[in-house]
Amino acid sequence: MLTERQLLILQVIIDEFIRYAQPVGSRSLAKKANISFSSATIRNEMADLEELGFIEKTHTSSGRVPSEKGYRFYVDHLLSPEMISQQDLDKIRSLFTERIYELEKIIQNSAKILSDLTEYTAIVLGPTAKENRLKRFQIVPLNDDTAVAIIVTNTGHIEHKLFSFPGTITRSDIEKMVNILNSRLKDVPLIRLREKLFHEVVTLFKHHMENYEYLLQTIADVLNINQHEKLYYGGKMNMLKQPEFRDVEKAQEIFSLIEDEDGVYQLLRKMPFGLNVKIGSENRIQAMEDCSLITATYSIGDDQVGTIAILGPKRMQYSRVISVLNLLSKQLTDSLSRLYDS
Amino acid sequence: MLTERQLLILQVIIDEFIRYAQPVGSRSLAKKANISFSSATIRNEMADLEELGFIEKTHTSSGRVPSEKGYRFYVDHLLSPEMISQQDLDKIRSLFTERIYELEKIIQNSAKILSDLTEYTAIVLGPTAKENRLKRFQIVPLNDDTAVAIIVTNTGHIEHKLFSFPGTITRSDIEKMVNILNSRLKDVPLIRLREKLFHEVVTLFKHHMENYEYLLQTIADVLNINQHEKLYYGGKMNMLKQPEFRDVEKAQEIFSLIEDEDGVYQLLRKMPFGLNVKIGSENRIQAMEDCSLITATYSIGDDQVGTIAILGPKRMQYSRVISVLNLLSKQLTDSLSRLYDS
DNA sequence: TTTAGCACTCTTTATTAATGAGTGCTAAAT
DNA sequence: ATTTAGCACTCATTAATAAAGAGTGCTAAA
Repeated sequence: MLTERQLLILQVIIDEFIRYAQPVGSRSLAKKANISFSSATIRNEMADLEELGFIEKTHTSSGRVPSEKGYRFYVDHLLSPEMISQQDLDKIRSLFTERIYELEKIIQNSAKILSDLTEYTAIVLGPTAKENRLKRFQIVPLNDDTAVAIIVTNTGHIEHKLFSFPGTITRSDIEKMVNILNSRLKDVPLIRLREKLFHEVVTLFKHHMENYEYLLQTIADVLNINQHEKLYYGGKMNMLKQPEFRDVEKAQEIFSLIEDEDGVYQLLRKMPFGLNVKIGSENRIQAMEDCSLITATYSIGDDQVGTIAILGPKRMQYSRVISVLNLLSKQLTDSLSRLYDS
Repeated sequence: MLTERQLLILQVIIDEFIRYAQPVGSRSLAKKANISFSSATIRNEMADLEELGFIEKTHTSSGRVPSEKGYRFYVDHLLSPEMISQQDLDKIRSLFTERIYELEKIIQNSAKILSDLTEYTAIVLGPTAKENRLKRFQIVPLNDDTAVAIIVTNTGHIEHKLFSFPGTITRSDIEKMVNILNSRLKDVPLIRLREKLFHEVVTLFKHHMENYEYLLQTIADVLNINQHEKLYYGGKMNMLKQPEFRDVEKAQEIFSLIEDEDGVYQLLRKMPFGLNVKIGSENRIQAMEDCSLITATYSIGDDQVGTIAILGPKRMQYSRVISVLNLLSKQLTDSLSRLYDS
């Protein structure tokens, strides 16, 4: 168990290091206003804290730097929630005050604002609905052999795909097909579309149409798209502002991680509900060992859940980032539920 | 006028510098297979070439580096078109062999392939149609007060926007409106939609509907989107591979240029038809003085024109990049015209 | 005209020395 | 029993100096 004084010293060391990215020495600590004992005392305490694994030295006679365990303790026990300035609050509110009715735009802007506010990289995962349903299926012929298929979900999400078809298929064939599809597939959850298509709808096709095989396959392709929700990034380049990434090699490493959308998607998807902080190697990814990832979830109604996240150096302003993410996730949940929950 | 020997020396200096990014000295030149005179002779010639402004020294006793004028001369007079390997050809062909019918996907993949092939940053501007026309206007109600409006163009391009409407407007109002819009606006060029809407359609609305003002405004909003065509990037991070951008400051500068989509759009749009090379300060942009931009245009049929571009260091493999851009722009023009020209 | 030879320049790299921030330990002070 | 002053010691950083090497320009011989 740590004494009050040790807690204080640990906290100040981490605060200072987060701020200045320099190892913290006993002398500079002793000068701080809220510390009233000598540098020698601090040295003794620091030796203890080091023995306990909360801080480290970069070389034998250097100041101390937080260890991963130190950051973890700091995040779990020492964090005082940071007040968010009126200015920043306004920025967040601006997301909702303009009458943007496009969910996608709001989500995208969230990433932008998040990165502006924190100076780190923001990643936002659009809302994944457990139960997204088909609202409408539509085909618009463009000319004699190509058409565009459109699906609209109950959340107003749209997917489309161009396809071509053999001349043997007429416009009335297509119309018939669209009618069948809409009558049978309306309000069916997207995940079930495929099975429904191949079990129920296919028999109707057989009855009412010739040459249905080709179209069936195309439809299956179109319905197959909406695999997973989009990722939005903000401030990708902010990483370069951090002194830990002044080295281009390091920067490239982290960028190739960020650019790997599939990987990032997997990473975010498995984050638990609510707020979560993963520090350095807790992320279990080599390239992220010098990074921390903080995530928060937002939801739209009871069904859709999305994630907002900040990726930054381990030496991150945890307090501020956590406050901002908490606030924004709540605001998103409130406002989006009001706008889109149907 | 330069002598044969001077031409040879200039060419080899630039080739070497492009390859190794190191100032080129007389001794190393003399060792090259195709050079049969001594280093002293080369030194004399280099002094002349420097006086003429084609090459420069980085300090009094350094080897020579091409000047901007040197690169310009090289591009205009010394370039031998590079053979493209079968492997690279296959990569480019792969764009069209898979049956991807989505124009957007093909364009996007072009950027990816272009950056893979060159190891620079690729920027592709989607096809801008002088004469994109409306094919279909559609509204899908999601619930009692929100709906999504969809427009489909003759090129299969889709735009959509969510909007909400007051409860006083019924579904049959909306249906009526959609019918009017489709009958009046079908095949109208996108640019004329607004004027047509406010002159012709508005009178019909007045006759057939009450409370049309609100919807009219919304429709106008929806039709207003498709401002300009999208940009696609490939290999943004390739810049970091170049030794000239090992300095993080420089890298940030160039990245903030790349990320400014509006700026890039303006830049690409004003490029002339066909192939174009802009070297360093020829771009007339401070942040690009160490970069070269090579652009080529592709077209779909007679109407739509787009641009593919490579951004790299001034020390760029001009020969290769020009060959690749020429080839891909031709392939895009051929294949896309075949697929989409209607 | 071309080239060998040489003095000279400037960068790069290694070596050494000086400075200073910081530590750990001991012994005195509280 | 704590706390603190004092001091020897460590290591990174900075500056100064030297040595090596790549390259140039010029002169004079081929």
